Amino acid sequence: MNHPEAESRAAAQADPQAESRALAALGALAHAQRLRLFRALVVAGLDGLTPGVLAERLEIARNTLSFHLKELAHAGLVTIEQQGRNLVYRADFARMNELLGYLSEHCCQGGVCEIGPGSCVTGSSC
Amino acid sequence: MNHPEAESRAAAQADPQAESRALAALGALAHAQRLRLFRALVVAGLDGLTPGVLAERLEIARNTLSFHLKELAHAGLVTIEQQGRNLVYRADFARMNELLGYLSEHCCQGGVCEIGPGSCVTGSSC
DNA sequence: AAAATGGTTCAACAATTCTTGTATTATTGA
DNA sequence: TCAATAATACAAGAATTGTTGAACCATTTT
Repeated sequence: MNHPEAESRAAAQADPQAESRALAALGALAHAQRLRLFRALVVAGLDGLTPGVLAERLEIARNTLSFHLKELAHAGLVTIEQQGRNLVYRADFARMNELLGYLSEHCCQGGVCEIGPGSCVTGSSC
Repeated sequence: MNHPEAESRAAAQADPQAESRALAALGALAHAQRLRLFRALVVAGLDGLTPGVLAERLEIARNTLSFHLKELAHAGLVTIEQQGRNLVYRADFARMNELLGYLSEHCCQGGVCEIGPGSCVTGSSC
């Protein structure tokens, strides 16, 4: 119990819902418009963006945009805050990092390190 | 040009097909059976696994399995080698790392670092 | 060569996801 | 209160994706 990194990894792996959260996030990002949407929100950072701005910038119909934002929100990848009559959407970086952590674990397990140094993006256990 | 990391990042970003490859990989992994399939191949490492073994272990019908393996192969996430009358499927770690790199970039851009240290899995530019 | 094994392909159907038009809710400002 | 703005909700059709049974091809064994 004296290795915090390994501990948090084990915890992540023990979480029985980690897989379904990863699946939801993967599914949410596996769509061209949603991936761009999410990227726009990541670039916007803590300021976030309103649906109106997003619809204009990405040239997506408002109801279609609303549908896709809901998908991202349902997957936990974005948060919503109401400001007057506007909604502000923001990327949820913690959830995104959880996804990266999940994928990294499964990337590094059992073989990638035999292929070559630096082949794993995290470099953590390689 | 004296910073190889930044260089490889810029190259990755300049690649006009990076997004479509990322989308294909995300779509391939955004399915419970395929994600488990891929995980099994990652754990199997360089030895790989045959469809027969995978079908038995994961309890998937052979034709269904074949369909999903084809999806993974089409996304570039697995490779196929023929050995006698068996096929050996292996996870393509390079492609998986490319996906992680793509996602990491978009995770770290423009704001995540303001949230807190260590919030980004790669820790690279944070 | 015939039978067995390992695996894929195809077609048809089922299920899910995406889009679009229309209607609705909530907030702001005159 | 009335009109305008911001955004979502719903329903129906279109499109895509997933599953299954049956047929097929290649390799090995007898």
